[in-house]
Amino acid sequence: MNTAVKLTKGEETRAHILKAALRKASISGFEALTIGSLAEQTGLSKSGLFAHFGSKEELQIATLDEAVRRFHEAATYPALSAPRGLQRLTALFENWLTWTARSDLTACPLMTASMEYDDKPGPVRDAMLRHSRTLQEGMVTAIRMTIDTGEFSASTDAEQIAFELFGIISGYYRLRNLFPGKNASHHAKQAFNRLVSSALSAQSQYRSAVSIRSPI
Amino acid sequence: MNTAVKLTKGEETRAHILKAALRKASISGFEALTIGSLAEQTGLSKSGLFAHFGSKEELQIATLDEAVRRFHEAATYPALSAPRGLQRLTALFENWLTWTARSDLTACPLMTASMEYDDKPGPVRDAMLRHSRTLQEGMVTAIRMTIDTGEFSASTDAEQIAFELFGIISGYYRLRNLFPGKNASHHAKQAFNRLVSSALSAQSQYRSAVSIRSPI
DNA sequence: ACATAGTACGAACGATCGTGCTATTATTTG
DNA sequence: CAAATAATAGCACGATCGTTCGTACTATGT
Repeated sequence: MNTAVKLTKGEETRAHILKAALRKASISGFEALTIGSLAEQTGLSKSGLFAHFGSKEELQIATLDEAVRRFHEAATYPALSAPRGLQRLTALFENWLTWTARSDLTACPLMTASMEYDDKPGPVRDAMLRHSRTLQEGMVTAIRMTIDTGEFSASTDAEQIAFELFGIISGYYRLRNLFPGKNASHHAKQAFNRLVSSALSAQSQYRSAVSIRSPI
Repeated sequence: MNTAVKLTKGEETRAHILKAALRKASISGFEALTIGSLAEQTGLSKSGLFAHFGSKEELQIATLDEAVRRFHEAATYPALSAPRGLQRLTALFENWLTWTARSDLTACPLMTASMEYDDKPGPVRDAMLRHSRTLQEGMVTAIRMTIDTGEFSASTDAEQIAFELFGIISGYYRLRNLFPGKNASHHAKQAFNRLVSSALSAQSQYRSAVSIRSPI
């Protein structure tokens, strides 16, 4: 499983730093990452930690990159083992809802970053935009595949479905963190099912009435 | 129109400060509000500005309160002049999408705050939660009314509709700020229409096929 | 073994943070 | 207009911010 690469000492501590940074960013946001508090938490000196990145911005970008790397590792790639089409799309959706918990995070970092830097120009925003675009395109691709398999009707607007998917997921994280009492994952799955149903082709609708019924 | 209350000098500058604070918070978030930069921008001294609030937290809360006050003024209250039911719900939705532009803001402050304080305890989070709860309840109420009028079917899950509405709106703001090229408002309206359609009662569906067709 | 590069530390920097105090100016009130 | 009160400025504080610099320790390759 682990690609067991021999890590040099520096890479090891860097990874250790990023782990702490990621947890912090997930709670307080990327703009709240400070060299001092991070140094204290990792047992390094400020200058020692600083040397790993060269600037605060680089630290923020590195943390964001690491977050996205983990996201793909935990959500995107595993979904690729599901067959193209609705099954893969469903896996992607489910993994997206649950990967933060498995990674010991409380919020989806890329979504946090999207809000923080939605209107604040700079290198961090550029990095966030790059990742967001990649994710968006991946999503659209997965939806197009579901059209190609004939599961979604040919008239389906992939961009529209992607838009609504992002909405459902951000709604999920909102409800989950603001009102733990309400069943966020239930609402998210309901919404997903409704969204999928509305896009199903005629023959798929028939088949789903017989066997799959509810994708989740 | 204006309730022409005589404002004391202090209240006047306080309002002036909050206006600047709100613009800043809309761009960079509430945690990025600093006494110094805000004082410079408003032409006050640090201590002079500080005296108006007594603490940074109070400034943040006051700014958040002001944001919500404006939101209700620009979106909620006007929607109340539409008749109960689908029309009012639609007005609420549309106003929500457009009020930030009219208020010269780039993002919905309450949503920004929801992300910033989703996991950071303290008085600001408490204030944000209070407002979020109010908004959520108002939304659910408007949906329940649409059930009561018979426009939505009796089996409609109001909480579920509210969940999806929040998702659509946050998806709208995301797309709008990250990818101005994509037609965010079109996607949002499409999603809204689809959501409404799926909840319409049988008789409402018939009527909408005849006259209203598309709520927006 | 020795030279070289990688890694981390400690001290210090100027700037800015939030927050007290005290004085001074504006504004409201009688 | 005078007295009372509100509003603002000035200044200083300790803390923390990101960053630089010189130095020491510690691996690594020869």
